[in-house]
Amino acid sequence: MPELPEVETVRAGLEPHLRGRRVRTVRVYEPRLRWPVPQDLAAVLRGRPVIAVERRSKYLLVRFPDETLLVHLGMSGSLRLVRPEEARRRHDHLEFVLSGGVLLRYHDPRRFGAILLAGAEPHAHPLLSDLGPEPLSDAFDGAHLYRRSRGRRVSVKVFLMDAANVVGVGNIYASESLHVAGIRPATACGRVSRARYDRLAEAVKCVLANAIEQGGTTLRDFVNGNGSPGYFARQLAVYGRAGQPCRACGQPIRTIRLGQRSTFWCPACQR
DNA sequence: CAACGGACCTGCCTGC
DNA sequence: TGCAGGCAGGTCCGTT
Repeated sequence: MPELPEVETVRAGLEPHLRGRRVRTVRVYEPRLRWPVPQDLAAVLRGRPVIAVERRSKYLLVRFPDETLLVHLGMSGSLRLVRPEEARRRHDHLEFVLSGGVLLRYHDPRRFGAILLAGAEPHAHPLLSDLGPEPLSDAFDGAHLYRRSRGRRVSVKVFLMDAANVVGVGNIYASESLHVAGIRPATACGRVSRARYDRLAEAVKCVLANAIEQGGTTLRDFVNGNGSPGYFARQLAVYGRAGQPCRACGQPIRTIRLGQRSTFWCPACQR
């Protein structure tokens, strides 16, 4: 479900409600997520105040003194604030009870998500330590992509979705960014010019920033920390639009599979 | 190394 | 109506 804009939307929505609150209780109803939920989760977090809610890649980092809760939403996860009287739904796997009557529920039908503890230095955690740059940071630019892609043969779309190269660009925004940059997704990444990588890096930044402004993309079930959908779906240029006319040139949008993922592109705008 | 496919899960939609 | 098959916003891991 969530790519970087969706996770960032959740982060921004939750932070003001969580910061300064103390953990009263953590209830684990289903520990079988991507990795087992730590058995000592409740004991470790109880009594600690939330210092900040940060994001790295598609991970949420809930910071406590000398401890960090790592949350990944996988494909179908959501984390939202609910009223204490609201009944639990199917697939509500965890709940965090905080001071001031704040109740946070983790919901994840497919259970591809993760809830882990990462200590005082979470960026040293194996899941975070080898990640590429944040796409909206200065460390991410055309020169970076160009350098990383030399001598490689994977498609530029699969390359762009590899978190070792740049984080946060998932299946929707990879297709969208390549459309904005005018690059065919199946092109071997090692054969894309420096000038085109400059355009691609700019396109990624632009698409992600716009999506964040719109509160993310809701295709079926994405909701932010308050249970509201995002509105970027109506601005999608190619994703999910196979056979429909390109908004720029009118040509029918095509679809192919790259790296086992559906890919959408315009044969006229993307060369 | 790089590239690829399978694996982990449930829900929903389509077509027979 | 039932059932099989395919697809879905992610990403780790084992094999080639």
